[in-house]
Amino acid sequence: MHMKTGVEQSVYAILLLNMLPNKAVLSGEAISQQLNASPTYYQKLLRKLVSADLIASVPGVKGGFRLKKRPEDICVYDIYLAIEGRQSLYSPSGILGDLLELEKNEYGCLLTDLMNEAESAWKTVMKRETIASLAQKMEEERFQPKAAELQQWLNEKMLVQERSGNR
Amino acid sequence: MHMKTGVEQSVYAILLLNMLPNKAVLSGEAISQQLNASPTYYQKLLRKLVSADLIASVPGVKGGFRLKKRPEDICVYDIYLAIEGRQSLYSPSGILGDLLELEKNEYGCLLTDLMNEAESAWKTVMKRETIASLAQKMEEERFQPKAAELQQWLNEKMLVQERSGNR
DNA sequence: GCTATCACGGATAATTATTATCCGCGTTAA
DNA sequence: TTAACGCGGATAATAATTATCCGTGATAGC
Repeated sequence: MHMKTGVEQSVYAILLLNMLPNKAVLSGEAISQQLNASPTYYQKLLRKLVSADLIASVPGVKGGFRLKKRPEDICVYDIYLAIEGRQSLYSPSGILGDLLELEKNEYGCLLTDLMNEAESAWKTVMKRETIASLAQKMEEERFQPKAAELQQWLNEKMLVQERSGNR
Repeated sequence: MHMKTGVEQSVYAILLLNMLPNKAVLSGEAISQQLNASPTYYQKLLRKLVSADLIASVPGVKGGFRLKKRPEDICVYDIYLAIEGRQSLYSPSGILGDLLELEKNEYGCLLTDLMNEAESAWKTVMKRETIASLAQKMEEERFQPKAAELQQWLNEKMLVQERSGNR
């Protein structure tokens, strides 16, 4: 039982997008390259984030991705949900039914309530942290030197929308 | 991301063992048969429960398994731990390190604290329910008729230790 | 308009985690 | 001594996850 690594990868992708100036986008390939991950699979992740309305995509030559919400309106749970989906961590397998030969529609599991509560406790914590609060953590001293480099790289790789100057 | 079904199976196995009288054991095969699951895999689960000191095993001809602790001293989390192990639901994959080119031993993930808290919230809920409280739920009215049958079956299948009468 | 670059989405392959089986061993009741 | 049990390692089958490929549609620059 392990959370998909796609959740973490998505969080960092969104953190990257959060560093973009307005009207700028970053291509999926640039993102995956910077995050050192499989480009094609990353595209899949990014599309899930698009479906979840967390980021927006722009097709075409200078296309790419950008945030669709304010960083303080995207929490870790939103990203978790976008990637992992709504399927719950536990679903009863009907053993109790076998054990007691219950009918199908009878209450079939002693654990369901407990596990649902547990899962909701887990999710509640994930709702606490947002992209904004994570970005703030990234601005701590020790990250500063490299963060400047990163910003530099972004400025080179980002694609600006509309008919305005580029690079 | 889904909890192993082995956790649920183990809970019900332990509930079965909890219905045994003192000094009686139930063979792994009887358990798996009653719970309608793969016998060989069930043996593996049972051994994990033995390692975790939740149940005891008796080798030899009239051997089998029995509880090792009182039902009120076994919580769902204990069983979860026995089956799922200590590996946490989330472990950072070092992406932030790539992103900021951090050294190996620097604090490498913005999510670790949050996810650890989330996991511990999830585990906390699982600590609330015990085998005793689950057994109590099973004694509710609607389960009664079948529970009696089950007890009957247990009386037939259980193996009694020491040189005393059997069956 | 034409072309190169991007996202899209379906099909499919590779990899990893989980579930399940097999077999030879040690133990013990009869 | 034998048959019924748990033990533990090796290994196979299955399912979930991660990764790739390829044809399509959109758009900026020419």
